Amino acid sequence: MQAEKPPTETAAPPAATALPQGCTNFKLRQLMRRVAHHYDAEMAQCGLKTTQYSLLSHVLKLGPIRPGDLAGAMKMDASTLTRNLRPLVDAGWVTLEPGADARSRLVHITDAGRDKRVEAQRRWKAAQLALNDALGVERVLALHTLVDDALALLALPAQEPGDGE
Amino acid sequence: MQAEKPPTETAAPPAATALPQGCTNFKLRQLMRRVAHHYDAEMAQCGLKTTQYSLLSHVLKLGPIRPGDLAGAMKMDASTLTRNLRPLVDAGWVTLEPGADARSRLVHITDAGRDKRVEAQRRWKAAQLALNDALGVERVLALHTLVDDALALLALPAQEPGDGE
DNA sequence: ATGAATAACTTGCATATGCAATTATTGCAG
DNA sequence: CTGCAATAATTGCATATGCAAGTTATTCAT
Repeated sequence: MQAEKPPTETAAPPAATALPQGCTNFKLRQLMRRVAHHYDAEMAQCGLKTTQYSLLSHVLKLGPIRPGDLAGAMKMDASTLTRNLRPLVDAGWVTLEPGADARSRLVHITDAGRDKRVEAQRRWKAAQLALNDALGVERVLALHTLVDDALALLALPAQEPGDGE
Repeated sequence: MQAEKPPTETAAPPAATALPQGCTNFKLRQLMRRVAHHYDAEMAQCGLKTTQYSLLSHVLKLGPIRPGDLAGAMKMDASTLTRNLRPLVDAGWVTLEPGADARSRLVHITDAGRDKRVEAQRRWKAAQLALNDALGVERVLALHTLVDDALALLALPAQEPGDGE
């Protein structure tokens, strides 16, 4: 990418740790697009985007849960979550029930949502296995480890540590 | 996180490769959001999103270039590129000039765009160094390598191999 | 008890993303 | 020369994303 300058200056520290080249953000974005495309191609066959599958799965796993808590668990903005729920609500896979407070709510998964999730999980599994195959399992494992570590190190200050993904 | 199982069962495979847990797409998405936030916090001080900085940088580097080729180089959809250019054009950092063909165009960077890019590059550099620091240089290097390898392995079938990023 | 701070969502605004369909222009075959 | 396929960019549609501001509802201090 950037032109390699012949090392006229700085006579090469022997085992110098090379500095990262290029922009981590840009690289990640590129990979994100590719990977999303990979999963979405599979998930599309059951009418779900991969993001929606993740959301539906989290609603299933975390049971009736307040939107804010769900957003926290998924490490996304509450407003994003509100909006991402919309298509799922419209499709009848989740509902927004009144919560303990009059200001809060509880996200519930419906029976149709459970069914859909079972179907979608098959697709997801296929996509994941295909990815493992395309990249190699060790690479995927290494990537997961790196991502998890990075997420831990980049934890926002106000983040609760207690929630196990 | 994963519990160390004493090897009561499966005594045989010495270095049994554990299967990846969780969804690669979801993990990447989470990290993307965090990393984007990290860069954007720095970049915001010069009125650019990190995505816009990447785009501006590519326009600078790839000179006057057709939108479609630029999209290809950045591995994004042409329609996305068209729209992402809009804010940069509005800000006067790039222009869309008529191309060889009456149907194609050429994206040019302006002097103001060059100036902005210089300023933004300082911010980017600071953000990148801060990230290197937060994650550790080796981790960032490992991540870059993994991402690059993954991108190569996930290359879309219709992709030209000849373009060295 | 009442007004201020707080909490929990939601909405407005702007951008990012991609697929499908459109528009405009070429190029080619007949 | 006409018509149709191919090319290049854009627009329509839907979703994803987050910040700031707005809306209720609750809590808390005086």
